[in-house]
Amino acid sequence: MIVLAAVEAAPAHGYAIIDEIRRRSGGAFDLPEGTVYPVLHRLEASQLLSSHWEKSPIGRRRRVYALTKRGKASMVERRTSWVQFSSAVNGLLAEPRPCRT
Amino acid sequence: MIVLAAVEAAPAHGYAIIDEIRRRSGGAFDLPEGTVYPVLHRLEASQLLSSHWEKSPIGRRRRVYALTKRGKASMVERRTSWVQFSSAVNGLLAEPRPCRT
DNA sequence: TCACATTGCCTAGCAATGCTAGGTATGGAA
DNA sequence: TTCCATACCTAGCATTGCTAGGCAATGTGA
Repeated sequence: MIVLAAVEAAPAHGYAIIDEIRRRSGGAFDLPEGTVYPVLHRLEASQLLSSHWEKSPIGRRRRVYALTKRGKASMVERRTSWVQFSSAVNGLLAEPRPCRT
Repeated sequence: MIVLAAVEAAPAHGYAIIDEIRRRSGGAFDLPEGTVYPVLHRLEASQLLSSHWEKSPIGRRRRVYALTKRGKASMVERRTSWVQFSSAVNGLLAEPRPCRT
């Protein structure tokens, strides 16, 4: 979901995605390449992302990923799931009262 | 963390923990035994939980778990981590603006 | 009485996944 | 020419959630 979210605003390539995630999370998520690249491949295999090769302004090859229609739909679901999930966790964390109303 | 949180208020045995988690999360987390029992064993091995055998009022044997001192300390850390984590995720999800302030 | 549900515990083993630790290649700077 | 930064990749380990079983004791209904 995090990777999808990073690509959501604008298509990007792996390295830029890692930077974007780090930036947007205020440094909280500093994902290594060994995490992100396999995720990108899995998301493409699931047809949530599509990719094509580009040349950077200097001439380096880049694989640029974009959300597919299914990817956008998936993000809608995932946002909902995340809200439910985090609410549930907050509920669990916010109830440490053995006695005394 | 969820399991620790369920034991935090009062010591409990596996089955009760599962119920408590389901109840507190409003049904969002309905963890199967195959998830919870191994977790309890791992948490005890990490000395975050301690356990002892009890007899239920009817006479069935139960393993009752309680938070250790380290377990309580761990919960303090985990709450903090969770707040940071969920804030970071919210930050990531809340920024799908390519253009236009 | 005999079957079944319920409570209560356990584990083997699969599948998924995060990450470490390596590798390749190119362009620019020292 | 040597090194750093950019940019991609993967093998394989360790962890973990869960399915799918099993065991034992106690009700409960037919």
